[in-house]
Amino acid sequence: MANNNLCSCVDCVVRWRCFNGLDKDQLSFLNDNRFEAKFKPGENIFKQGSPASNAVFLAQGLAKLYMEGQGNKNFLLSIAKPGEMIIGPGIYTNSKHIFSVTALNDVKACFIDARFIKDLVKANSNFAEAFLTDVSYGAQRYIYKLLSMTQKKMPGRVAEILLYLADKIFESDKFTMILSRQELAEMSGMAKESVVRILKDFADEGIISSGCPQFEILKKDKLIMICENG
Amino acid sequence: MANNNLCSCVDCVVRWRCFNGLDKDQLSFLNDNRFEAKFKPGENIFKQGSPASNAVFLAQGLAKLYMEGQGNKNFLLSIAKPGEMIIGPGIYTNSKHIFSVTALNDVKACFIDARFIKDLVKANSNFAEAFLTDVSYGAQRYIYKLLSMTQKKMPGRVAEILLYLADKIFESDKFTMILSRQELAEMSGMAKESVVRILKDFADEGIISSGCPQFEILKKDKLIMICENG
DNA sequence: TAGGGTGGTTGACATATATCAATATTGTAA
DNA sequence: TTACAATATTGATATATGTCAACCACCCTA
Repeated sequence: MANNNLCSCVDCVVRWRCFNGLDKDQLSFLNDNRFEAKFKPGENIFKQGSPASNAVFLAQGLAKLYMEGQGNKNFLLSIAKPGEMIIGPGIYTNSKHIFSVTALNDVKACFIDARFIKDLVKANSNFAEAFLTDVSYGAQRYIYKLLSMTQKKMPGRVAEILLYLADKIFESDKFTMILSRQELAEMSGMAKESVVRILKDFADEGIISSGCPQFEILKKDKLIMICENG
Repeated sequence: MANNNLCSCVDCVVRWRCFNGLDKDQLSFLNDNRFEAKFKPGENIFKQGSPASNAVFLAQGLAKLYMEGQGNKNFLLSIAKPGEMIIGPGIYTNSKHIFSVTALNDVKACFIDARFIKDLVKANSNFAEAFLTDVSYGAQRYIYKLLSMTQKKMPGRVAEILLYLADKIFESDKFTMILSRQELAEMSGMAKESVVRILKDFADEGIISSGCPQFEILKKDKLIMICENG
């Protein structure tokens, strides 16, 4: 199946690390069989409950992964950034997505048939190992998150999210806050009003400067302390 | 390395499902290289932070997997039962265990070199796929747990644990409660006193009978309702 | 420039849940 | 059996956090 995209998997600059071991033919095949799509902020990339028939590679932009609970209460699991392959555990369990994915800004994404991933796991042991490593890091993050959600108080949870954004997503202590207060609340399991109050406290203490939309962490050591024993 | 155990992996009756595809030679090799150990209730099988150099197969008994947080506050992740292979994500990340495992009753376990598992992933694609399925189910459980820990109130979380014990661990609505109130609290992220009160409420409403140590779920539909929209 | 919508902020108040302290129960070693 | 430790239970109280309601600030469109 041909596609008319400008770039190709063969020379993709943000290629998924697990694909680095593939040869040119395989990358070519991948390129011919991917579907590229663009999303505006707020648009759904895929929905919880829908068939997990595709993996989604994030080529450009940021997206949020979240579970939809009861009564419109969401829980934001993580943020995907360019170079990341979004594969729910569903492709190895019940073939359903267990979370939804929505674009946070302008997103370019490639849909890849889940069978391609599964075939690769069976055919290429290096890929299988790399993929398993990816999945293991994911599981580890969820386990840690469980601990902080159950044991940390609100300030610690908010601090954790700010550090996550700075260190893992933007790789800078100064960044544009792409999450609304509501989304920050959904990521820390609290009410949006509580997020506002704690952010204000942090700002009052000079730990952060929360200019809208420009965020900056001013006293990182203090934030780390709050995150660790808050 | 010889071992003097009565049974062998070749005819193990509780064999890990991922090992079912192995041939006799591989099972023989596995058998020669495993280390069998016995644990009394409360004894540590492995500790969080220690090197993840082994996987642990649970041949007999029950064990709890838990993370140790700050200030002696634990979070109980799950319960392992016979036939289960306990492999932390650490073997594919930083080679450290991220949770501790402790025997809940008399346990017989086999230690298997993590390299054996990793070699198998690379050499046997069916195994790789089966293992990945195992890991995916695990990740899925953690994600769901995140949702219930952040969105459910206490009664819902307690109900969830009771259903987990009945359906997944004992496969019977009547079972011996092997967890203390403290451990039930650590599994639901609440105080042990709150567990006691909610269990009492359930008993008062005739939903459960919590004879010590014999537990029984009397009104399962009601418990499911509390779990789902509590 | 007005107007309406969205998201952010603030304060007052309600409540779920933790904490503390006392007592009861159970199991266990002597 | 007694005595002791561990665990379970109960009640009183404190507190973290959610909820509700009002208000504000900004951006977009007309």
